[in-house]
Amino acid sequence: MTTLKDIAKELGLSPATVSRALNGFPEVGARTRATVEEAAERMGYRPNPLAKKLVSGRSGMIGLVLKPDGSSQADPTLHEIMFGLSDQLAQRDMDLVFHASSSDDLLEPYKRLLDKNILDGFILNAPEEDDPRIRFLQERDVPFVVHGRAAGHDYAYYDIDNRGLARDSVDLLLNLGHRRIALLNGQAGRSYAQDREAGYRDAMGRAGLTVPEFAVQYGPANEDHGYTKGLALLSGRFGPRPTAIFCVSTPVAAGLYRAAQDIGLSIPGDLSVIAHDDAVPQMRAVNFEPALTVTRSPLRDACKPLAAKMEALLKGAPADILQTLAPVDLIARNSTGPVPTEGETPW
Amino acid sequence: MTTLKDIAKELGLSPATVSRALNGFPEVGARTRATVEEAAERMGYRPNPLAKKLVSGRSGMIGLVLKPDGSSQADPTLHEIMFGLSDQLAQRDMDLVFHASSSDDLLEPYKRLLDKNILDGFILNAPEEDDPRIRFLQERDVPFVVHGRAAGHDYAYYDIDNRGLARDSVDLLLNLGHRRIALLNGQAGRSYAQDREAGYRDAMGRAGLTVPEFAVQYGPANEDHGYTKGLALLSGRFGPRPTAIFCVSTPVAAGLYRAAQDIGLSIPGDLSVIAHDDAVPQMRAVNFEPALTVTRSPLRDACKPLAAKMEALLKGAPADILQTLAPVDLIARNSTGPVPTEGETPW
DNA sequence: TTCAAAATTCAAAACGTTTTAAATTCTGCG
DNA sequence: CGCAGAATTTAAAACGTTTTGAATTTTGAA
Repeated sequence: MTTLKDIAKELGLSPATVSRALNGFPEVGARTRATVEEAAERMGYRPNPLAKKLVSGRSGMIGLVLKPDGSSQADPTLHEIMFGLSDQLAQRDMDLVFHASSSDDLLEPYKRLLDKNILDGFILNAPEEDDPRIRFLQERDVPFVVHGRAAGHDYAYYDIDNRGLARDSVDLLLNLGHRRIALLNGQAGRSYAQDREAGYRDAMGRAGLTVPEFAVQYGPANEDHGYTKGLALLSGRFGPRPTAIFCVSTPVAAGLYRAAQDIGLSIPGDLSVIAHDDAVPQMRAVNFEPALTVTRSPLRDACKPLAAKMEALLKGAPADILQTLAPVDLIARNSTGPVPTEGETPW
Repeated sequence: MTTLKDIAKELGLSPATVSRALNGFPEVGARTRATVEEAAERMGYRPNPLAKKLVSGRSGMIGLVLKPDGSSQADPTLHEIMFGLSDQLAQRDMDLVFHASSSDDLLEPYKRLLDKNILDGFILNAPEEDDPRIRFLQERDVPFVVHGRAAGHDYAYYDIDNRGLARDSVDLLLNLGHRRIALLNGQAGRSYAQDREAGYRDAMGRAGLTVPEFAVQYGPANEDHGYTKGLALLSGRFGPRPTAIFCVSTPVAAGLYRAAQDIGLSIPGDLSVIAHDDAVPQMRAVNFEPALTVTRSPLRDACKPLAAKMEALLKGAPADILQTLAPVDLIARNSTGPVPTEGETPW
C-alpha cells in the first residue's frame, strides 16, 4: 500500500506538496504537479479515506436506515431505492451504509451510527408529520436529505408534487363525468398520503362535491390493502358504490382489479381506476388488463437528485436551496372511461 | 465531542493509561480504572472508530455487493438477507456497507470498495462454480464469508445441505411410488442449483431410474420460470408428463400450481409437488392450496452464523474451522400424494 | 546587481487513537 | 533501611492525511 509519504520520498518532496499537488491546489508548480501525478499513477496510490476523514471530517459514507415493515410483503419500493441510491452515490464516490432497524425506538439506530462517528450524513425516507428523526438530526446538526417532505420543511428534500398529481387524477375523472370518486390511500401518518388526500379534496371541493368519510381508505400501499378495501368500497356496504377510484400505488390498483373482478364489475365500464405509478419493474401499469391510467414518476428518478443534494450539502450548500418538487406526468390508458349512466348522482 | 485526551487531562493521567483502562488491559490499577470509567461515562466519551481503525486496521464495516438482477422481479430473498444481516452485524457492532453493482465487471465494485480502504471484510452470496470474486478476495487476502459454497471451498461459509435436501425430497416422492420425477431447478451456474441437482440424481440413480435431459429445467427461481417451464413439462411435449415435480423454491412452486390449474391437473391427485422453502414472509408454503410439502430452512437463519463467522474471522480465527453445513427439515403437507395409477411407468 | 514581492516548497503540528519502550511508583523481603 | 522485582504509569512514536506558518526559491523591476 503506497502512501503519500512514499511518493514524497520517491520524488524528494515533502508530503505537504504531494498532497497539494494531488488535490489541485493552485500554489503548486506545473512541473511539480505533473511529476507527482505521474508518480501517483505509477505507484498505484490510493488515498486512505480514514486518514482523510480523521483530519477533514469526511468519510464519504452515507447512512440509510429502514424499518423492516414486518407486516407487509417485501416492499419493491425499498429495493428500488436502495439499488438506485447505492448506484448514484457510488458515482459521486460515496457509499451507502445500510441499517435495518427492528428497534422500537426510531432514533436508536441513528444514535448508534452517529456514535461511531463515521458517517457524513443520512438519507431519510417516508417522513411523517413532525418526524422525530428530522428533529433529532437537525438538533445534532447532521446533514441529511429527505425523500419526500413533511410540513414546515426547512431541510433538503426531493419530493414529487403529490398534491398536484392527486388533483390532476381527480380532475381527469371529473371530466369524464364521475362524481362518486373514492381514494384508496396509503398509511395515514405518511406525508405523501396526506398530500395526495389534500389534492383529492381540493379537486372534489372545487367541483362542489362533498366527500363522505368512507370514501378515503388508509392502509399499507400493497395489493392486499387494495383488494380488501376495494371490496368493501365496491360491495355497496357504505352506500352507493363509487364509479371511480384513485389508488395510491399500482399494487393497490392490482388488488382493486381483483376485487372488481370478483364482484363482477368491468373496468372501465362499471368502474374507472387511476393510480399513481412508482414504475417499479415488477408491476408495470401497461401490463394491467385493461392497461392502467396513471400519474407516473419512477422511483429511480429520485435517486440521482437525492445523491446530488447530499453531495452539495456536504460541500456546504445551504439546505434551503436544495429543495425539489418534481412535477408528474399523467398517462391516460384504458382503465378510465365515462361515468356509467346510472352512477351520475353524487354522494 | 470528548476525546481520550480530554479524559486524560481531566484526570491528570496520560492518554495511554486511559486507553488501556477503557480497553480492559490487565496492567491498569483497579482504582484508576474505576476513575477512568466513571469519567468516560460522565463526559459521554465515544471512541472515534476512524482513529481506531487508522492504527488498528479495523473499522467494523462489512461490504455486501449485490447485482440488481435486472430481469426478474424484486427478489424477496435479497430483502430478507439484507435486513437480517444488517441486524445481526449491528448486534456485533459492525455495519453493512451496501453496494449495488450494475457494472459488467463483477470485481469492479469490490476493487472500488477495497481501494477506499475502509472495509474489514465482505459477505458474498450466491457463489458460482469457480467464482472469480472468491479468487480475487483470496488473492488480496481480504476476509470474507460466503453464503452458500462452491466446490473446493477453503474459506468460511454457511450453507444448507442442498444435496441432502434434494435427496430427501426425491426419496419422499419415490416412496409414494413416483417414478417420473422432474426438477424445476435454479440458474445453471449457481452452486446451490448444482448441489440440488446432484442430490436429485443421487436419489434417482439409487432407485435405478434414468433421468431424461428435459426432466431438469433451469432458470431464475421465480414464479414466471415455474409457470412457463411447468407448462412445458406438463404439456406432454417432451413425452409422458411427470407425476411429481421438485421445485427449487416456493415462488417456482407457485408458478407450477398455476400451470397445473391452467392445464386442468389436480394437486396432488394428478401431480405431486414438493419445493424447498426459504421461508420468506410473502410466500408462505402453508397458504398454498393445497398446502405445500417442503424442505424448509429460513433464510433468516443464515444471517446469524454469517455475522458470527465474520466476527470470528476478524478476530483471527482460521477460515477452515468456520464452515457450517446446516441440515434441513422436511415438512410433509398436502401437495404430495401417491402416484396416480396410470403414471407408474418410468421414463 | 540588488531587493522586494511573488511563487513555491517545507517542516511541523494536528486529527484521535493504540502501542512500544522507558520511567516511575509500589511491594515485600532480607 | 535498602533493594530487587512487580505493578503501574508515562512519553513518544505511529497510523496517513491536511493545514498552518515559516522558509526557500524564483521573478521582475530598479
